[in-house]
Amino acid sequence: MVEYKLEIAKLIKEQVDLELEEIMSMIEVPQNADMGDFAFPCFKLAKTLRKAPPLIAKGIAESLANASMFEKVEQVNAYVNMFVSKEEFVKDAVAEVLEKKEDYGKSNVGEGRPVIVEFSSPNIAKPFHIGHIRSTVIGNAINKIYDAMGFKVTRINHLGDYGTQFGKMIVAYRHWGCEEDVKREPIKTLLEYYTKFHVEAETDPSLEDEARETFAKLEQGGQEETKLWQWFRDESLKEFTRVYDMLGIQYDSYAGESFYSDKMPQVVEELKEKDLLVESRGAMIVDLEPFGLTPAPILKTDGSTLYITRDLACAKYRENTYNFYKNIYVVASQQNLHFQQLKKILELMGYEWAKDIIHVPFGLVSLEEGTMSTRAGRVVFLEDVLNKAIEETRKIIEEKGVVTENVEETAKQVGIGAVVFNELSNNRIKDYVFKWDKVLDFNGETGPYVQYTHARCASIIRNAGEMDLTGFDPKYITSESAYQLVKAIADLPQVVIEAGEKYEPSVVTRHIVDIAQGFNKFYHDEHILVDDPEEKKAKVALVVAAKTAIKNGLALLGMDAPERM
RNA sequence: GUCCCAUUAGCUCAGUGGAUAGAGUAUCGCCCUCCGAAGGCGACGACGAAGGUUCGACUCCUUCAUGGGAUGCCA
Repeated sequence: MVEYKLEIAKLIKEQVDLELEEIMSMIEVPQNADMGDFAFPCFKLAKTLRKAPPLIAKGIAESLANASMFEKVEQVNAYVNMFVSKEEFVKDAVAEVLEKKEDYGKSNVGEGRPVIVEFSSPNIAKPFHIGHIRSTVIGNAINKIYDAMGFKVTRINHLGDYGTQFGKMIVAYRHWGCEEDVKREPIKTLLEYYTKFHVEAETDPSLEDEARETFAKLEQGGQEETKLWQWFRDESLKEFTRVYDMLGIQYDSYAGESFYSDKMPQVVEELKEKDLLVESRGAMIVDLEPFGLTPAPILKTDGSTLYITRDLACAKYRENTYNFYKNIYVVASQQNLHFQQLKKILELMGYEWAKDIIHVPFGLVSLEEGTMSTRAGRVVFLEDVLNKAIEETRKIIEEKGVVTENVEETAKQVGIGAVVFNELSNNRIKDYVFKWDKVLDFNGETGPYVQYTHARCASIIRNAGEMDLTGFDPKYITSESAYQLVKAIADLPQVVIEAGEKYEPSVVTRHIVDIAQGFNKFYHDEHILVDDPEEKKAKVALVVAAKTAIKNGLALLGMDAPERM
């Protein structure tokens, strides 16, 4: 459909004295299908042409009427409504999907340029709860979308594996720790230590000093401390990996905060050389007041570093290592200010690539009881949600009895898919309240609905038997419902690009729902496996195209598409 | 106090400055002798408030209201 827009713009340009690009931007897709495939509003031309908009529309409509690409062109008030020739469009669109198969939806707008996507980035020794799902799943979808756009993507898990909290953890372990407990349930146990530390520190403030000293030793490479830290990190990562495996997520790098610990002195030095560092209240800061931002502390009063110090070192390292076209951070909107500061400081340091730092924020997840708090016990663990969804799915599968083999595998694909799809359904900036009955609802615009549609396509294709689909006759798939389905399928590649440009996976999610709805309507309106072999061939070709588009779309969201469910 | 974000149907959400603002869910009905009913069809039902810009505003600007977030040594 994109190519059509350009062709239409060229035709209109013959009538109107405007830049091609401007005409392109004026062409729109009517919200109502019976107003055509494309529309051109003529209000804006009234001034320059000194004619009433409907008259201008009439003139353009008449001049376009004979173009072979249109079936019909009509003027309605100030609009030129265009109906493209269905058969040719349907033939090209469906044939393209059949030819590209699993590559359908991909493009090469990226031209192999390197892009970094940093996502998930949990803190070591803290449990993975439902709040962490956002960065993890949104980031994973963005990495797949950029990959499909032809960028060379590096996936980074910027682990929170550094800071004073590790001083506390080591101190707690030394006082009350038990090796077996940590090995058996690392995160839960380490969290207990961390919590106990805070409780004890209230009555014994010397613990805080001990923690600071211990972290200082860790930073200086103390053997004992490093060994413990490494152990905590490894055990935690094992547990995270279990969740990533369930979600089918992989990384190219786990370079977290600790990785940059030895790269910070240079950055601090550089800030000094560039006269950006000033002393204030005993700490070293970068003054950002002229830019409407609060000051960014770089070194604490005791000389130790902060989050932004590490992120500065990290950004420089990534630029040197990857020479990125975009460095994308999928991080909660609470850190908007942090990323504004980060970008501004890099800009002040004279790095033109500061503009390629992209913060992709998302809204807050809370519970009905309030904000999540691990320490207060107000928390829902991600693994529990996934397992519960799998369990519910298994029940439904057993009730339906369609799937008898690989029940467990199918239950996983659908159950986890439901959670992922739900997460990627809305604009990421929206806050939401986690509700069990919402994630476990498998009716309506949900993951299972789309996967079910895919399985339905698969079922029809199985029933059709082996068929050679080449040379299908498009005239059998030009009915209103078939045509709307083809249009939705044909839009997928463009939708993927739009989602990438907006860093918004929900654009893809919603479009897959459109395709599924289009298919279900087509399925309901028409019989597919008819006796006439030519008609059957064309209709099966359309079913294959729909199945392919849904499957590829789901893959971009990090979801599987089972053949049966 | 200042800055940022959100506000659309009972609920959860779509909506590129353009035509009659779309879905899902809930509620009330209808459709399996036919390719999978986790489906389809129908009914009901909405742009926080006031100004402004524009031929035209849910969309852009201003003010206000409500909710959330951020606001120098946590990340």
